[in-house]
Amino acid sequence: MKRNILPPKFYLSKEIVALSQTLLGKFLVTEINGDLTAGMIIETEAYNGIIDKASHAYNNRRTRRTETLYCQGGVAYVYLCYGLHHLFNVVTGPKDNPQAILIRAIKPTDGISIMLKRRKLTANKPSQFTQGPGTLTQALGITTHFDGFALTDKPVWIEDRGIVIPKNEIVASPRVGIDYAQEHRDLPWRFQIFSSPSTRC
DNA sequence: CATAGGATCGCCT
DNA sequence: GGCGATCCTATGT
Repeated sequence: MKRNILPPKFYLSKEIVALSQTLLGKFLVTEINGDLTAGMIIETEAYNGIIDKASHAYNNRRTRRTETLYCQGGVAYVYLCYGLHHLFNVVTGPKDNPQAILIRAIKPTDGISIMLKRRKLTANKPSQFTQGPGTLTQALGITTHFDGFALTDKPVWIEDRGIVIPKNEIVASPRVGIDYAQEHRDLPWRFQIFSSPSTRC
């Protein structure tokens, strides 16, 4: 089966809110030492660059950590959160435009036994072990070493498997854990697939 | 150099 | 729902 890896131009749009919704239903894949693991993206958050108080690049802040955000879209931005969680973002837009999309949850599809092992779990709690930005990176083997990697080839890429999420199946809500972002705190820039296990009643 | 706090998680009560 | 883990980053002196 031929893989339909998203091309570099997919990531060049400045319409970060629309792009965050388009990523829902795409597949985040890693291949590390021959181990292929993947899951369908079911939750994202938009971080709108220099004008967004929740963004690491707010007010055009450029540091060694945030420099990756200023790359041309189509690379990974991975950073360590709370000293123990590796959070994976998709950098978007043209060079020097530091917008990014945080991947918050996936539905595991490929290499489930490998992902369970990485998560140090034995029983398969279906679809419940890659929810949350810190756990999905652990399952996929993504660490800060992936920071700056292109999303078009091994060891990490995003592919289209022909799934289209209708607009009316996308639910928007405020972003998580950014209470410090003042007037940008309540922007509805967190997107989930309504029918996914994480949002199902 | 010192310090506070963070785009979280899992275990405890 | 509360809290400890755990360490890098950004900021200030």
